[in-house]
Amino acid sequence: PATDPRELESFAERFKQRRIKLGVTQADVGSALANLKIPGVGCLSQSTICRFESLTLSHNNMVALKPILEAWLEEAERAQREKMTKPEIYTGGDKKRKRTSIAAPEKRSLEAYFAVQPRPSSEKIAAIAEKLDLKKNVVRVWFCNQRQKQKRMKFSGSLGVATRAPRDPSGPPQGIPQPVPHLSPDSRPFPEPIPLLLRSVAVFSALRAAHFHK
DNA sequence: ATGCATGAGTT
DNA sequence: ACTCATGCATA
Repeated sequence: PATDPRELESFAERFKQRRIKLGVTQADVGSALANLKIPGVGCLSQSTICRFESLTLSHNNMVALKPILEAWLEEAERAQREKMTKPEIYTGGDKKRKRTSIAAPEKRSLEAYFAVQPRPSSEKIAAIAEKLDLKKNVVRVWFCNQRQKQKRMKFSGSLGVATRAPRDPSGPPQGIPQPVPHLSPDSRPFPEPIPLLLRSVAVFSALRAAHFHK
């Protein structure tokens, strides 16, 4: 398939421009996909269309979606020439769902932990959750989402091959032995002292700096 | 446009 | 318990 990042990028941009010319919203595209009757393809959400256009999806995801959106675009432009539009709405339930919100201070701490250990063991997740006073599951999901975020085309580590950090051994507490270089206390941009679970301010700072360098 | 979450398929 | 694709809810 066409897996060239640059081609995907240019397509995404063309796609957006042409979509707008057609006067169609991201949500419209999503639901209209169902009318395309492509085997194995139903509709998609506004979120996904938006993410495709902004390249905030994984490379593989982009590659998979491209031909589908490409097909929709051609169909839509033909349909427009013959002025034959067919709106498509589908009914949904009314069960509301609530979205928990993680406050800024807690989020900063999570980011700090993530910089040191992107894949904390279940035990550490529990410890972090307790320290930040968050539900364990919320913390677990936050780490999962953070990892996915790193894999998105646009903001992930510029270098192609994904090197996954080793999983944090969930066994007995094996500290991370590290030489601790000097470090002036206020060289860190944090408003509050980060409650380190892993005991190495040095490692933490170094990794964090690298993380924010991208 | 993006944060937190779910579900299917893996490891 | 994780990854991956995806979406509801919300900023």
